[in-house]
Amino acid sequence: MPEKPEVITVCKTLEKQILGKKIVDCHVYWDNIIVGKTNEFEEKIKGQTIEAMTTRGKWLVFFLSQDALLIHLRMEGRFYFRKMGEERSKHEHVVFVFENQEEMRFHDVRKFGKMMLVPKQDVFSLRPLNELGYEFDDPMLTEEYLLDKWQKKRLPIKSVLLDQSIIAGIGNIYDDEILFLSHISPFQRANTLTREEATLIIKNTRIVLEKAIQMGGTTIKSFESSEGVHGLFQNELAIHGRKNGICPVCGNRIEVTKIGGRGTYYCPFCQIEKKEAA
DNA sequence: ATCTATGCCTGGTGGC
DNA sequence: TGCCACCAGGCATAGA
Repeated sequence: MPEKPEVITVCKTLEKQILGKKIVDCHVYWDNIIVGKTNEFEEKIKGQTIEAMTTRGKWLVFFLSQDALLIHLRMEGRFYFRKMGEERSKHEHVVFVFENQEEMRFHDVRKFGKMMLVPKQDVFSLRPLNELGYEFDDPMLTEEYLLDKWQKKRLPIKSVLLDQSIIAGIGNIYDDEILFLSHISPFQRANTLTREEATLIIKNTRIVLEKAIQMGGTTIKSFESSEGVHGLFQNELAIHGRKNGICPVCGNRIEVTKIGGRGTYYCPFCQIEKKEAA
Protein backbone atom coordinates (compact mmCIF):
# COMPACT_ATOMS: atom_id res chain seq x y z
CA MET A 1 0.00 0.00 0.00
CA PRO A 2 1.98 2.93 -1.23
CA GLU A 3 2.41 5.84 1.15
CA LYS A 4 4.56 8.90 0.66
CA PRO A 5 7.94 7.13 0.55
CA GLU A 6 6.68 4.56 -1.93
CA VAL A 7 5.08 7.22 -4.11
CA ILE A 8 8.36 9.16 -4.14
CA THR A 9 10.22 5.99 -5.04
CA VAL A 10 7.83 5.31 -7.91
CA CYS A 11 8.19 8.90 -9.07
CA LYS A 12 11.99 8.72 -9.12
CA THR A 13 11.94 5.36 -10.88
CA LEU A 14 9.48 6.53 -13.53
CA GLU A 15 11.34 9.77 -14.14
CA LYS A 16 14.29 7.83 -15.49
CA GLN A 17 12.05 5.91 -17.83
CA ILE A 18 9.51 8.34 -19.21
CA LEU A 19 10.67 11.94 -18.84
CA GLY A 20 10.61 13.67 -22.22
CA LYS A 21 8.59 10.92 -23.84
CA LYS A 22 5.55 11.64 -25.95
CA ILE A 23 2.32 9.76 -25.37
CA VAL A 24 0.99 8.92 -28.83
CA ASP A 25 -1.91 6.76 -27.75
CA CYS A 26 -3.82 5.75 -24.64
CA HIS A 27 -6.29 2.95 -23.93
CA VAL A 28 -8.42 2.59 -20.84
CA TYR A 29 -9.87 -0.82 -20.08
CA TRP A 30 -11.55 -0.05 -16.75
CA ASP A 31 -13.63 3.11 -16.64
CA ASN A 32 -13.77 3.59 -12.89
CA ILE A 33 -10.05 4.29 -12.71
CA ILE A 34 -10.59 7.49 -14.67
CA VAL A 35 -12.12 10.42 -12.81
CA GLY A 36 -14.22 12.10 -15.48
CA LYS A 37 -15.01 10.84 -18.95
CA THR A 38 -12.82 8.03 -20.19
CA ASN A 39 -12.88 8.91 -23.88
CA GLU A 40 -12.07 12.54 -23.13
CA PHE A 41 -9.13 11.36 -21.04
CA GLU A 42 -7.87 9.12 -23.83
CA GLU A 43 -8.23 11.80 -26.47
CA LYS A 44 -6.85 14.67 -24.46
CA ILE A 45 -3.68 12.91 -23.37
CA LYS A 46 -2.70 11.88 -26.89
CA GLY A 47 0.16 13.91 -28.32
CA GLN A 48 1.29 15.28 -24.96
CA THR A 49 4.85 14.96 -23.75
CA ILE A 50 5.84 14.21 -20.16
CA GLU A 51 7.85 17.26 -19.17
CA ALA A 52 8.25 16.92 -15.42
CA MET A 53 7.10 14.81 -12.48
CA THR A 54 6.57 15.28 -8.80
CA THR A 55 4.36 14.08 -5.95
CA ARG A 56 1.78 15.76 -3.74
CA GLY A 57 0.56 13.68 -0.83
CA LYS A 58 0.17 10.20 -2.25
CA TRP A 59 -0.57 11.52 -5.73
CA LEU A 60 1.85 11.26 -8.62
CA VAL A 61 1.82 14.48 -10.63
CA PHE A 62 2.92 14.34 -14.26
CA PHE A 63 3.31 17.67 -15.98
CA LEU A 64 2.39 17.14 -19.61
CA SER A 65 2.50 19.61 -22.49
CA GLN A 66 -0.98 20.95 -21.76
CA ASP A 67 -2.35 19.25 -18.66
CA ALA A 68 -1.27 17.74 -15.41
CA LEU A 69 -1.92 14.02 -15.14
CA LEU A 70 -2.68 12.91 -11.59
CA ILE A 71 -2.38 9.26 -10.62
CA HIS A 72 -3.19 7.73 -7.25
CA LEU A 73 -1.92 4.19 -6.73
CA ARG A 74 -4.29 3.52 -3.83
CA MET A 75 -3.69 -0.03 -2.63
CA GLU A 76 -1.92 -1.87 -5.39
CA GLY A 77 -1.38 0.37 -8.39
CA ARG A 78 1.95 -0.02 -10.18
CA PHE A 79 3.51 0.42 -13.59
CA TYR A 80 4.87 -2.14 -15.98
CA PHE A 81 6.70 -1.46 -19.21
CA ARG A 82 5.91 -3.59 -22.22
CA LYS A 83 6.46 -3.56 -25.93
CA MET A 84 3.43 -2.83 -28.06
CA GLY A 85 1.70 -6.04 -28.99
CA GLU A 86 2.67 -7.94 -25.85
CA GLU A 87 -0.34 -9.59 -24.35
CA ARG A 88 -2.18 -7.46 -21.82
CA SER A 89 -2.70 -9.10 -18.45
CA LYS A 90 -6.13 -8.90 -16.91
CA HIS A 91 -4.83 -6.46 -14.32
CA GLU A 92 -3.44 -3.92 -16.79
CA HIS A 93 -6.20 -1.35 -17.01
CA VAL A 94 -4.63 1.71 -18.60
CA VAL A 95 -2.03 1.64 -21.36
CA PHE A 96 0.06 4.65 -22.39
CA VAL A 97 1.80 4.20 -25.73
CA PHE A 98 5.04 6.07 -26.44
CA GLU A 99 6.57 6.94 -29.79
CA ASN A 100 9.05 4.09 -29.74
CA GLN A 101 6.20 1.56 -29.40
CA GLU A 102 7.03 1.11 -25.79
CA GLU A 103 4.05 1.02 -23.46
CA MET A 104 3.66 2.02 -19.84
CA ARG A 105 0.83 0.00 -18.37
CA PHE A 106 -1.03 0.72 -15.15
CA HIS A 107 -1.46 -2.54 -13.32
CA ASP A 108 -3.93 -2.66 -10.45
CA VAL A 109 -5.38 -5.90 -9.14
CA ARG A 110 -7.94 -4.23 -6.94
CA LYS A 111 -8.90 -1.54 -9.47
CA PHE A 112 -8.85 1.08 -6.69
CA GLY A 113 -6.37 3.37 -8.43
CA LYS A 114 -7.45 6.73 -9.82
CA MET A 115 -6.22 9.00 -12.58
CA MET A 116 -7.35 12.29 -14.02
CA LEU A 117 -6.31 15.28 -16.07
CA VAL A 118 -6.28 18.73 -14.47
CA PRO A 119 -5.30 22.12 -15.96
CA LYS A 120 -1.57 22.34 -15.46
CA GLN A 121 -1.33 25.90 -14.17
CA ASP A 122 -3.89 25.34 -11.43
CA VAL A 123 -3.13 21.76 -10.49
CA PHE A 124 -2.19 22.58 -6.90
CA SER A 125 -5.08 24.96 -6.32
CA LEU A 126 -7.81 22.70 -7.66
CA ARG A 127 -9.33 19.49 -6.38
CA PRO A 128 -8.05 17.07 -5.36
CA LEU A 129 -4.62 18.49 -4.52
CA ASN A 130 -5.92 21.68 -2.91
CA GLU A 131 -7.63 19.63 -0.20
CA LEU A 132 -4.38 18.13 1.04
CA GLY A 133 -2.63 19.23 4.19
CA TYR A 134 1.10 19.91 4.53
CA GLU A 135 3.76 17.54 3.37
CA PHE A 136 5.77 15.90 6.16
CA ASP A 137 8.81 18.05 5.36
CA ASP A 138 6.98 21.35 5.00
CA PRO A 139 8.25 23.92 7.53
CA MET A 140 4.64 25.04 7.93
CA LEU A 141 3.93 21.73 9.67
CA THR A 142 4.24 22.98 13.25
CA GLU A 143 2.87 22.17 16.70
CA GLU A 144 0.53 25.14 16.51
CA TYR A 145 -0.88 23.93 13.23
CA LEU A 146 -1.48 20.39 14.48
CA LEU A 147 -2.95 21.41 17.82
CA ASP A 148 -5.36 23.69 15.98
CA LYS A 149 -6.42 20.94 13.58
CA TRP A 150 -6.67 18.33 16.35
CA GLN A 151 -8.53 20.52 18.78
CA LYS A 152 -11.97 19.49 17.49
CA LYS A 153 -11.13 15.90 16.69
CA ARG A 154 -12.23 13.31 19.18
CA LEU A 155 -11.18 10.45 16.93
CA PRO A 156 -8.18 8.31 17.89
CA ILE A 157 -4.85 9.82 16.80
CA LYS A 158 -4.30 6.70 14.70
CA SER A 159 -7.26 7.74 12.52
CA VAL A 160 -6.41 11.43 12.53
CA LEU A 161 -2.88 10.84 11.24
CA LEU A 162 -4.50 9.20 8.23
CA ASP A 163 -6.48 12.37 7.52
CA GLN A 164 -4.84 13.64 4.34
CA SER A 165 -6.22 17.13 4.82
CA ILE A 166 -4.01 17.63 7.89
CA ILE A 167 -0.74 15.90 6.97
CA ALA A 168 -0.58 14.48 3.45
CA GLY A 169 1.13 11.20 2.73
CA ILE A 170 0.86 9.10 5.90
CA GLY A 171 -0.77 5.69 5.45
CA ASN A 172 -1.55 2.80 7.72
CA ILE A 173 1.98 1.42 8.05
CA TYR A 174 3.94 4.57 8.82
CA ASP A 175 1.11 5.72 11.08
CA ASP A 176 1.83 2.78 13.41
CA GLU A 177 5.57 3.39 13.22
CA ILE A 178 5.25 7.08 14.04
CA LEU A 179 3.04 6.46 17.08
CA PHE A 180 5.26 3.67 18.33
CA LEU A 181 8.39 5.84 18.14
CA SER A 182 6.46 8.62 19.86
CA HIS A 183 5.28 6.36 22.70
CA ILE A 184 1.74 7.50 22.05
CA SER A 185 -1.24 5.14 22.14
CA PRO A 186 -3.06 4.86 18.83
CA PHE A 187 -6.30 5.08 20.85
CA GLN A 188 -5.46 8.46 22.33
CA ARG A 189 -8.02 10.99 21.16
CA ALA A 190 -6.46 13.67 19.00
CA ASN A 191 -7.92 16.55 21.03
CA THR A 192 -6.18 15.29 24.17
CA LEU A 193 -2.66 15.42 22.78
CA THR A 194 -0.23 17.89 24.30
CA ARG A 195 2.13 20.26 22.60
CA GLU A 196 5.03 17.99 23.54
CA GLU A 197 3.30 15.05 21.91
CA ALA A 198 2.68 17.11 18.78
CA THR A 199 6.40 17.89 18.73
CA LEU A 200 7.21 14.20 19.00
CA ILE A 201 4.83 13.27 16.21
CA ILE A 202 6.29 15.87 13.87
CA LYS A 203 9.82 14.78 14.69
CA ASN A 204 9.13 11.08 14.27
CA THR A 205 7.07 11.55 11.12
CA ARG A 206 10.11 13.21 9.56
CA ILE A 207 12.50 10.57 10.86
CA VAL A 208 10.41 7.63 9.67
CA LEU A 209 9.49 8.99 6.27
CA GLU A 210 12.96 10.32 5.49
CA LYS A 211 14.57 7.02 6.34
CA ALA A 212 11.98 5.09 4.34
CA ILE A 213 12.55 7.35 1.35
CA GLN A 214 16.31 6.79 1.60
CA MET A 215 15.69 3.07 1.55
CA GLY A 216 13.37 3.11 -1.42
CA GLY A 217 10.18 2.56 0.50
CA THR A 218 8.63 -0.49 2.09
CA THR A 219 7.97 -3.60 0.05
CA ILE A 220 4.96 -5.32 1.54
CA LYS A 221 3.30 -7.78 -0.78
CA SER A 222 1.77 -5.24 -3.11
CA PHE A 223 4.43 -2.62 -3.65
CA GLU A 224 7.26 -2.44 -6.09
CA SER A 225 8.23 0.88 -7.58
CA SER A 226 8.59 -0.69 -10.97
CA GLU A 227 8.89 -4.28 -12.07
CA GLY A 228 11.41 -5.94 -9.82
CA VAL A 229 12.35 -2.76 -7.96
CA HIS A 230 11.82 -3.32 -4.26
CA GLY A 231 12.25 -1.07 -1.26
CA LEU A 232 14.12 -2.14 1.84
CA PHE A 233 12.35 -0.36 4.63
CA GLN A 234 10.25 -3.38 5.59
CA ASN A 235 13.33 -4.62 7.44
CA GLU A 236 13.24 -1.47 9.54
CA LEU A 237 9.62 -1.62 10.61
CA ALA A 238 9.62 -1.67 14.40
CA ILE A 239 5.98 -2.49 14.98
CA HIS A 240 3.72 -2.70 11.96
CA GLY A 241 3.09 -6.18 10.67
CA ARG A 242 4.80 -7.91 13.59
CA LYS A 243 2.00 -10.24 14.42
CA ASN A 244 2.92 -12.42 17.40
CA GLY A 245 6.05 -10.31 17.68
CA ILE A 246 7.66 -8.68 20.67
CA CYS A 247 8.25 -5.02 21.24
CA PRO A 248 11.85 -4.15 20.32
CA VAL A 249 11.95 -1.72 23.27
CA CYS A 250 10.37 -3.55 26.22
CA GLY A 251 10.10 -7.14 25.00
CA ASN A 252 6.38 -7.45 25.68
CA ARG A 253 3.91 -8.82 23.20
CA ILE A 254 2.87 -6.57 20.34
CA GLU A 255 -0.87 -6.09 20.23
CA VAL A 256 -2.92 -6.21 17.02
CA THR A 257 -6.29 -4.52 16.92
CA LYS A 258 -8.56 -2.45 14.73
CA ILE A 259 -8.99 1.29 14.95
CA GLY A 260 -11.37 3.00 12.56
CA GLY A 261 -11.46 -0.21 10.57
CA ARG A 262 -7.68 -0.33 10.08
CA GLY A 263 -5.34 -2.99 11.26
CA THR A 264 -3.27 -1.44 14.04
CA TYR A 265 -0.08 -2.71 15.69
CA TYR A 266 1.14 -1.21 18.93
CA CYS A 267 2.89 -1.99 22.19
CA PRO A 268 0.43 -1.69 25.11
CA PHE A 269 3.32 -1.14 27.52
CA CYS A 270 5.25 1.50 25.60
CA GLN A 271 2.16 3.24 24.26
CA ILE A 272 -0.11 3.79 27.22
CA GLU A 273 -3.37 5.62 26.69
CA LYS A 274 -3.81 8.57 29.00
CA LYS A 275 -7.27 8.98 30.37
CA GLU A 276 -9.16 12.10 29.44
CA ALA A 277 -9.32 14.78 32.08
CA ALA A 278 -12.69 14.81 33.78
C1' DA B 1 -19.11 20.15 11.92
C1' DT B 2 -17.86 15.68 12.98
C1' DC B 3 -18.25 11.11 12.57
C1' DT B 4 -19.88 6.49 10.74
C1' DA B 5 -21.34 3.34 7.16
C1' DT B 6 -21.08 1.92 2.57
C1' DG B 7 -19.15 1.01 -1.97
C1' DC B 8 -15.43 0.29 -4.80
C1' DC B 9 -12.55 -4.48 -5.94
C1' DT B 10 -10.11 -9.23 -5.99
C1' DG B 11 -6.74 -12.52 -4.14
C1' DG B 12 -5.82 -14.85 -0.12
C1' DT B 13 -7.33 -17.25 3.90
C1' DG B 14 -9.79 -20.23 6.93
C1' DG B 15 -13.68 -23.29 7.78
C1' DC B 16 -15.93 -27.31 6.43
C1' DT C 1 -9.46 -30.86 -2.97
C1' DG C 2 -13.12 -27.65 -3.72
C1' DC C 3 -16.45 -24.44 -2.43
C1' DC C 4 -17.65 -20.32 -0.12
C1' DA C 5 -18.00 -16.56 3.13
C1' DC C 6 -15.15 -13.17 4.77
C1' DC C 7 -11.54 -9.73 4.92
C1' DA C 8 -8.06 -5.91 3.82
C1' DG C 9 -7.83 -1.04 3.02
C1' DG C 10 -7.48 4.61 0.79
C1' DC C 11 -10.74 7.45 -0.19
C1' DA C 12 -15.24 9.48 -1.90
C1' DT C 13 -19.83 9.80 -0.83
C1' DA C 14 -24.14 9.53 1.64
C1' DG C 15 -26.40 9.56 5.79
C1' DA C 16 -26.65 10.32 10.95
